Amino acid sequence: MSALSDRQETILALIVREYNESAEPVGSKTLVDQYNLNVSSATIRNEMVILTEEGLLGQPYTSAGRVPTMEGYRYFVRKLLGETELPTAEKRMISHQFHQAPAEVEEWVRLSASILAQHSQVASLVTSPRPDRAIFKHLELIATQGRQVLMVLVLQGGEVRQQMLTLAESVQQEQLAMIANEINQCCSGKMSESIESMTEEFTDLAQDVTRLCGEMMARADAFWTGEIYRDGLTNVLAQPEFADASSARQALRVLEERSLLEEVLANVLTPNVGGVQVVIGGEGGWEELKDCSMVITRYGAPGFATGAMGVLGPTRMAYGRTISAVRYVAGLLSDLVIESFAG
Amino acid sequence: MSALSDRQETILALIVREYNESAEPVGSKTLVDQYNLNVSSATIRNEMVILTEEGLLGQPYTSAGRVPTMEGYRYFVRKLLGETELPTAEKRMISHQFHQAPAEVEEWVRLSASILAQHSQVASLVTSPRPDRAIFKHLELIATQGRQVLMVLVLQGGEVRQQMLTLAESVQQEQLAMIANEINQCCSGKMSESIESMTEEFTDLAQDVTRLCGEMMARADAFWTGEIYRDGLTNVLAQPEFADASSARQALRVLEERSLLEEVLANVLTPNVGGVQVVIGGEGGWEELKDCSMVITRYGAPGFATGAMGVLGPTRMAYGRTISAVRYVAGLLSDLVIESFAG
DNA sequence: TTTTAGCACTCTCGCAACGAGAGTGCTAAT
DNA sequence: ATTAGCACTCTCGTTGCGAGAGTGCTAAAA
Repeated sequence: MSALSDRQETILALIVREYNESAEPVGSKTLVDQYNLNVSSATIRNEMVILTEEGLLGQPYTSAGRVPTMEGYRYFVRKLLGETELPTAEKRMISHQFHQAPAEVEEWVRLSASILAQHSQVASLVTSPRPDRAIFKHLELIATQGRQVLMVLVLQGGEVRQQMLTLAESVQQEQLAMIANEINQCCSGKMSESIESMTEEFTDLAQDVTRLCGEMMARADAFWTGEIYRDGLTNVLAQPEFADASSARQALRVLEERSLLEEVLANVLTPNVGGVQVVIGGEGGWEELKDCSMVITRYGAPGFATGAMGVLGPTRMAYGRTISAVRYVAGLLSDLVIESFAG
Repeated sequence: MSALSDRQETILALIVREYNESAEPVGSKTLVDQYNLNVSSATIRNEMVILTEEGLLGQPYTSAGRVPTMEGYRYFVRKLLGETELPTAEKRMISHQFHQAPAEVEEWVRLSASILAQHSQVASLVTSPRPDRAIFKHLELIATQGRQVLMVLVLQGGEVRQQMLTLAESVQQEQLAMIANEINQCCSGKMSESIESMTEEFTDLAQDVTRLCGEMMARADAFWTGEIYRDGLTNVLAQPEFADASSARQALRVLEERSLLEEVLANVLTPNVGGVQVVIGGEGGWEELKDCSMVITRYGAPGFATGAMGVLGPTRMAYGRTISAVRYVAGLLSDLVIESFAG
């Protein structure tokens, strides 16, 4: 691909901009009328031919207006989209919403999804932060009726796991407290393997409980049961490209099916470059996302707990606004997560 | 409304059945061809006129086939729909899925939504069980770095609430344990008011912590932050009545907007009759649900914790199958909830 | 060499006309 | 009470056509 002239880049940028607003193929005349370029429509047309040959523009049919292709969008996002910042007023509003929410991580995550959907006008998704490695912090054993015992395991970072446990015989609360205390002494700060290799040091009940702890932590490492919060699904239905149900289904299916979504997120976010990533038109062989784009990023406290957040919408998306919104919200949520893990 | 003859009821039932399968207006000839009635199409037509005058059938336009009206569906569901049971094979499959899931309430709830969506082929929703009244069970104070303390409050039924607490000065874990112990002695089994009226009995830090407990429990009573799990949203998009995006949006908006959904559920389920309720065509002034029906029910342990579950789909829905599916899943989930609250 | 005016050409979209088909309602005969 | 017969109504898919938008090309102008 040969280099584009300044004017060609300007035209590409303007077409992207105009198409984003009108959702209709944009013609040469519209362009010179709308933005007062001091050239004629014929000149624009000549440039358009070049851009079309380069594969950056396309047309729905012969002699209709031009539409950016996936490659066109990529060029636009990579080279032409300057670093945009969210307006201060908007930032303040978001930050305000955050700080008057209850001080609970899950609540913040849910709120993030809502805010993203609201400000980007597309569908948003935010996963709960997933601890990189479960670290033992505290164990509590609570007697209930009969031989049932409620086991509450608190992990580093405040995540809580609980499990019911049925004993062979009834045990008093005091004795349970002693056992828990003993285990707490030894296991604090440890990870699943070191706990599992430690069971022999205990006797009887304590041994069982410790093994169970290890298993719970191992499971926390392997299977992540955190929630995925979605919001703004109806936003994407409002977009004209999803007017017919079948294309809308494809997009919503990805958002709905947990396994599919996790796969996409994992694949995109494994090359652990920081910052916001833009995936245009389902790059990388995601057939379902053919005319969708994603703007996603990691957030959280690297090394402790991280999650993914982002939006999914039509390829025709306001990338500037959206990228800065995702970046800003990710920053805020990261701060809150770091606080609650470090504090 | 005068009483319907047996044959009229049969015809209504057949039209409902046929329309549910074909999604197209059903004519008199189709009816006699499909099901071998030993009368002519003219006779059917005469009966259809009656049913139309009674408001049970409608026609999209003059001289098209007949379609059940909302009233027609109501009549069908109330009087003509016998008690149907889920096939044993299906029951066994569902029960199997349940019992191999991890033993955690939230996981079961999520699974219920998934199963409902799968078996009813419409959108499902299940709320987490909400404790009728928060009852104190156990408090734990855990020292972390600096002056931060993690407060973990366990409520009757195993629900866990946590909050960070910043102290005026650093306190040792042993002392925290003593304070927690003291509070546990006094507060066990109490509700929020009695705990709040009890703060004077303590001194210093214990007083603060107790007050905070009371507040957390009061908040648990008033604002319910439990999750609402949804599934099968794409199922409803597959239905022809939601082929155009605007009608699909209306339906999905109700499912998406938490406040709206809670309002609907509350209104429908307040007349605390047991069993599965069927709301056809948004009865009761829900304009958004004009051509939707809901099949919903309460589940859980009445007096301890209950939640709502059900499905939302087009008015043209397989009520028989759906009702029995909802009833069966609600029963299973109730058992599990009761177990975890009673045990 | 670059830009522009002019023009023929192409393709969509909306509209009207039309015939086939499905289904009804009515009437008269069974 | 039921049914055959028939005229009538309405939708839906097709076809044809003109308006409109936009392009690509060519030849002239800068």
